[in-house]
Amino acid sequence: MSEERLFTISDLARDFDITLRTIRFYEEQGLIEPQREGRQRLFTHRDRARLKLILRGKRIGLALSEIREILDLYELARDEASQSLKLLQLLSDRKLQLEEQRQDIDAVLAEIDILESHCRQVIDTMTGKDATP
Amino acid sequence: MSEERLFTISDLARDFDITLRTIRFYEEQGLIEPQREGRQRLFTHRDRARLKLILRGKRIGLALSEIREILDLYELARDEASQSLKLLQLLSDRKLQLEEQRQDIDAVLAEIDILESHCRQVIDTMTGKDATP
DNA sequence: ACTTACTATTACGTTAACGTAAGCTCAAGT
DNA sequence: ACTTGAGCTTACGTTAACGTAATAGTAAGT
Repeated sequence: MSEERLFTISDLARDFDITLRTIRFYEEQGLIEPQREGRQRLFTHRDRARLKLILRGKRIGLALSEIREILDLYELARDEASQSLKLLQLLSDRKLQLEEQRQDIDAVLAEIDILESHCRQVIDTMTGKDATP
Repeated sequence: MSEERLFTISDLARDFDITLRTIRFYEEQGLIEPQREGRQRLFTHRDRARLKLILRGKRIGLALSEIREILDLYELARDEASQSLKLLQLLSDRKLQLEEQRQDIDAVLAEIDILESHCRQVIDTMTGKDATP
């Protein structure tokens, strides 16, 4: 059923627009664990998905150490549920943090809007918008 | 009218929960320019506001160099409007970026929700929720 | 006069997240 | 046989954003 197509390191580097070094570094840090065929790395769809999560995490400002925690949590959630309560706590912590970040972003966006309209006003005034019908 | 209350470096450090070193570093980088009384730094409300913006920028994952750009834009917007069109372009760029970031955050929040409900299910099953009325 | 509390400057140290260069392997094409 | 291309390891270099002394001035309290 699952043909399990495999990717080379360059495939992923191209797809996600990152360097080979970055991918190797992530492996070195234990964030991904590609198979080996001889010395060459081979990546599954699962590796690809993890890489995607890693990069998304980076974009919202998480450190690799934090991303590793989260990836571990995914694993944990897959395997057992013995520590699920602890996991829930961690998740809600993370949620709070993210919601704060979103508020920050919203605040910045609002300020940008204000700045923008200021600019427009100034430009309109200077180009004499209401003086030229 | 404006009594222009002044703040010491420790005031701001306490208020924003950062170190003295951090504040001095920001000055060193030209992000703030407190007055001096002798050697001692004295901060106005304006410095305070800038600091607040800096920290907010950091929280949403901007580099100090980018924050400086933005602060400069604020200045620019205050003074002249000659380059306002350029400014508008920069602002809309920044907006796009921020909106992407927000989408990332939303995606992560959604995933967390799913993980959470998975956890709850598992816990319910293990504690035999529907077996004990 | 002495200590305590802030503040300052100078300068080397640190951590994260890769960049970059050197040198080697191995399969494929010409 | 030779070169090109992709991949590998090892290892030193780099940048940002502060941390962490070490040392010193200075005003206020006792």
